[in-house]
Amino acid sequence: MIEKSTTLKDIARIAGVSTAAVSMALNNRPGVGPAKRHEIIDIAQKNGYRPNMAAKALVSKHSYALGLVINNISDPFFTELAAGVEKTARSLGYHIILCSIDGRADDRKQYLDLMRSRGVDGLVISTAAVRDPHIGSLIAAGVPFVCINRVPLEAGISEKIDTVTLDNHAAGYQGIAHLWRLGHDRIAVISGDLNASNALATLDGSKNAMADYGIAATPTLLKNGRYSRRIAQQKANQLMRLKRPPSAIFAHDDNMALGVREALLGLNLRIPEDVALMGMDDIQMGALTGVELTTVSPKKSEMGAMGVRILVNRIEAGTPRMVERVVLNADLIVRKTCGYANGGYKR
Amino acid sequence: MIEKSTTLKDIARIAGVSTAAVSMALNNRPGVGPAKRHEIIDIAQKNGYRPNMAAKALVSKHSYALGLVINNISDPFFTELAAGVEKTARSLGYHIILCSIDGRADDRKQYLDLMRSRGVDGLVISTAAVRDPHIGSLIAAGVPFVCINRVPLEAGISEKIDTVTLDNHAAGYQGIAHLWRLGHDRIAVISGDLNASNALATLDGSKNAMADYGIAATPTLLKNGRYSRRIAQQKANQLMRLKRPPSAIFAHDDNMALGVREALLGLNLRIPEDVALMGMDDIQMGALTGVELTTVSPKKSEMGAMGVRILVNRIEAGTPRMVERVVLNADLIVRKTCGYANGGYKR
DNA sequence: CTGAAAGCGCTTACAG
DNA sequence: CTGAAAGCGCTTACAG
Repeated sequence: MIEKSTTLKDIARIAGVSTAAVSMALNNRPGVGPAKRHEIIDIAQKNGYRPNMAAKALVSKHSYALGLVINNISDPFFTELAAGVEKTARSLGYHIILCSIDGRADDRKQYLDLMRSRGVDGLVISTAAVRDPHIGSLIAAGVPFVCINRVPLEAGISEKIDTVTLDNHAAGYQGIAHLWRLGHDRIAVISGDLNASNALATLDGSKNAMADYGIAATPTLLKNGRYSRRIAQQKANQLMRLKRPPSAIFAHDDNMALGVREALLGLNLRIPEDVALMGMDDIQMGALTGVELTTVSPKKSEMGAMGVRILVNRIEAGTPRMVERVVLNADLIVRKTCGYANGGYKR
Repeated sequence: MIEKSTTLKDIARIAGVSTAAVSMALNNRPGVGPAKRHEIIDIAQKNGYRPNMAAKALVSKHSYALGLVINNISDPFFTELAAGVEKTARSLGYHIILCSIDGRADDRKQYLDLMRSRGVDGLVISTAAVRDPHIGSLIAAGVPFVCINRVPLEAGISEKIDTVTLDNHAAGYQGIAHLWRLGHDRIAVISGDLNASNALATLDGSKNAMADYGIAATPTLLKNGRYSRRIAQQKANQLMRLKRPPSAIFAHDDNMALGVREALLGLNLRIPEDVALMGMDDIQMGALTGVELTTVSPKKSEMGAMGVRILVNRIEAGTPRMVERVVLNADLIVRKTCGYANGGYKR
């Protein structure tokens, strides 16, 4: 591609065999004797032969490239996910083509189109909306893909696709449980973008826990932070201005929790003494001394890895297979923003 | 690639013209009349035609893909750089193929090889070592590439390649200057990986500043942190155990500064009252309330963007052009870890 | 086990 | 301005 390199034909000429023989020898396919095979491989190596992937892709309909659709590469959550994706893809012989869509819906479409024509073998999609027409068109087009973290929820669509998700319901439940056991009865929840299935499930889980523990889930204490740090910060300010402010805030991702933290500190409130704070995702920032955010930690890298494995399986299987739906659990990471260290569980 | 899609030939048949005409019409090349051109484009659109990129790449020797070689996608510094790269590449019609090498040298080689055979049109390399044989082989092979952030320093190599770097020397100088003006005379420096040109230049800058300001640069106060948070933390612990510990520490990246911070806080030392702390890079984590790391902020995203622009220029120019060497400056971001707020500059 | 041939989907000279 | 043909570098049946 880049240089006028030695081709299959060159190797064939040097070795005095047909290009077919070279192709077979180099691809470990039967059809050549071991002696010739060895000789051919040797010659190829000596001449620095590298197959032209474009030609290979053209004839094999197989590019060994996967598209990774993420929101924003600067987002630490997606970043860890991408690390798992890339590492696993590499180990399976695939390359990753990066597609940040930065939340622009039109870009999303463009990207999916582009990726199709670019000839990736499949897509790892981490940005599916609850109702996502693009997913439908992907199915219609027969593009192999896997949705990770966020999945479409429409009937007729959702059953057909491979997914790897977190048990967000449990995570949302766990957060409330931890807070309740610490003695909190007035808990505010800041949810994520409700177009995302994970936000919905997490909210559900939190509400269920509140119901189970008899915690009032009044609308004034339920805010939509849309996974934005800035918005979460605003919501936290609103919450603390209430006549009866919450004694604890559960933000449904760490990024929002950090926004809440800024609000609280800006109000000269102590965490956790005045207000307990709980996040979700376990991003690196939360672990810094002085931040020490208590959070629910999903297996981000594993989610990416698993997604790639499932996708590659599907690509290489050829034949129809059962839909795979993996759900990964999440662990509670107790640090300092909920006050567990100050006396442990009260109930 | 993924689906049996409509091809150029199909469009030609439907439109009743030759494939050449279709190709010309669709690629905005002269050779077809405006009426026919319009008709062809229309038919292509109606039939959801998407060019097969593999075929296109095979014949045009042009894949419109760029390889981005980074160390580790989880590293916030590289992440912001990647954001600039990806965005600019997209705007110029190129895709990014991701290559994390995780510091493994053999992987680095493998990746460069892989990328070549994958047929990327060029490489954005952010991981070049000061002496880097792979860079030499890239030049020999005629692969277009640009080195950003880190560049090889060998004579006979370094003059030949396009680079986008930060003015690390100035950045290293600025950090010391800020500390000196705040009244510090005993300043420790924790440098980065000395196989990286940026670490070398930064260290140089700091040493020059120390010489200019008459600050003793005793070996005991010069530590090599190798851009590792953990190592920086250890070094900071060693520094503070000195009979005459430093009154300020300048870590040559924020990641290391955060390690130093952990060490200092672990020793129950106050920042900046007991020890001033200065970083470099301006990663997101440093901006959190309670961290508020004073730092030198390079134009990370711009560096990525500029790198892509230069690379694409070179790829598309065809003819030999002058080597481009862009140097971006960095700004001092005064936050709270150096104590400027407590009285401003002393001198 | 091996070779000659066709073809993947496109673009590019080259004739008309 | 337009069409027929060759060719990019590979793989895959298909004969020998």
